[in-house]
Amino acid sequence: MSKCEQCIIRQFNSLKHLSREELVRMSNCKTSKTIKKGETLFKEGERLKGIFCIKDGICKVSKMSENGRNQIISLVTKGDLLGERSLISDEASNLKAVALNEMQVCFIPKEEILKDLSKNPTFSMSVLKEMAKTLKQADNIIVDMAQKTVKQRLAETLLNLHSRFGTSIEDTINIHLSREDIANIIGTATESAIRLLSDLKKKKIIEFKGKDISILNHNELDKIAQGF
Amino acid sequence: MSKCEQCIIRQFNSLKHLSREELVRMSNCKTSKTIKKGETLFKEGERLKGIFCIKDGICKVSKMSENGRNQIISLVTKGDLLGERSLISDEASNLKAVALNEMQVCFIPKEEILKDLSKNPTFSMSVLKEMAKTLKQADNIIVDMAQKTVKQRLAETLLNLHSRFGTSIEDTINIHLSREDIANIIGTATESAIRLLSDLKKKKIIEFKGKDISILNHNELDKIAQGF
DNA sequence: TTAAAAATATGATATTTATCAGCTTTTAAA
DNA sequence: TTTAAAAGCTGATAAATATCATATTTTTAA
Repeated sequence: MSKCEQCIIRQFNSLKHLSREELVRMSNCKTSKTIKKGETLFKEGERLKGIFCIKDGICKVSKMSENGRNQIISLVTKGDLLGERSLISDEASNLKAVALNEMQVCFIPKEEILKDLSKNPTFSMSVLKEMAKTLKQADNIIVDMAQKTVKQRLAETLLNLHSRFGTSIEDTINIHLSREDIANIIGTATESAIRLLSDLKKKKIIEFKGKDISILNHNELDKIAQGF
Repeated sequence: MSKCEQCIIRQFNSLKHLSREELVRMSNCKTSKTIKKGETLFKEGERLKGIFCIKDGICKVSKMSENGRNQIISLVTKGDLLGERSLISDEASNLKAVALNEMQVCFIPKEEILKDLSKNPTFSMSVLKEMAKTLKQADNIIVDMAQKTVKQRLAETLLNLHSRFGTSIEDTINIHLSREDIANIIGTATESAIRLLSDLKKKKIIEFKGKDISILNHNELDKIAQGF
């Protein structure tokens, strides 16, 4: 099993602030897992016994609304930590996480992380910073959901996906989301998402074949996102 | 000037985890302010030099959307801390805070709080917990905004306002929000909020005279919030 | 390989919500 | 106190979005 001290992934998240000593201890209690596409990392209401450090792959983090619709809150990917919140608040998870492709993750037991949080102020400050950042993003999402049209949100989502998962080759978005997933990100009916995607295609702003989407006209997409 | 060691307000937030010593130090550098109704505590883009501890009064925390509409993200009241996030992330505030009535607040300089955060793990853990809680609420708001109808959101908002600001007398909601404020909480046009409030009044589910709103039929309102 | 299931697509229609206009009531300022 | 401004209200209409129906394509599993 790989060792945390030697793992480069930790450079991308708060774990980079742990000492060599702390990392060695973590290595001894962590477990590595492969999670297949479509598998669930954890469900809503589940009590997590630790946190995940994502070494590879992408998962969608979502929540059911009272209306019985699924809302995707975020996409979590290589380098991210997942599950810190439930651990910190010591409550069952309010979210569900499902792999979008094959994932490599490490699972670090709760006690280990809590120990480090209380002993290492640099680490806890880093986690605080990450949470402050997430909270800021959440504010932005709330405003978008409340005030923007579905068309604006779709355009914005495509731009976001491109900046996170875009490849330089042909401006392709390197993540395979179903139309339903896209609809669940922007908060609309699947049919509406499909229709709007087709519109953008007709107007030569995007191009797609199945789940491979690429952006042809960034400028125009940006204008749409801003409401023009 | 009042002393933090003797202030009961701190029992309601993370400051309760500070030692007597830390509180005395805080007392010496904090300032107390009265903020009048309608005045701004801080604006979007402003760099905060500390955090606010709310002793009395209520303020609305909001954010402008790219569409030029204002979205109220939260209502902050007696006992709450305000501004920790900008302090932690060391960025300009992404939010604006405006007093809804006369407020009594203490302002604690940034350096003081940061010192306590790095020295007192119980305090920083408590701040972490609060942020995890806020993040969970943010998730709920996102799902509501994305998936619920305006009618549902209004019903839910009225129930929330009642549980936070409700009085036992006649089930009155003890906070004076303009129709525009209500619209900006639920994310809709002011006219739509007014229309839906009138509908609820006609159906004897709520009653109001100006800004004094009371709930006549909790059950029914709850059903509406859930989409029936 | 083929049949069934799931995902994608599109049209027709209903529902929700925003916008605009004009009116009345309330609030605040001279 | 008077009067201008702001807030609240309502109707008419337009625009956005959801829903339902159905067809086609793609994927999956036997």
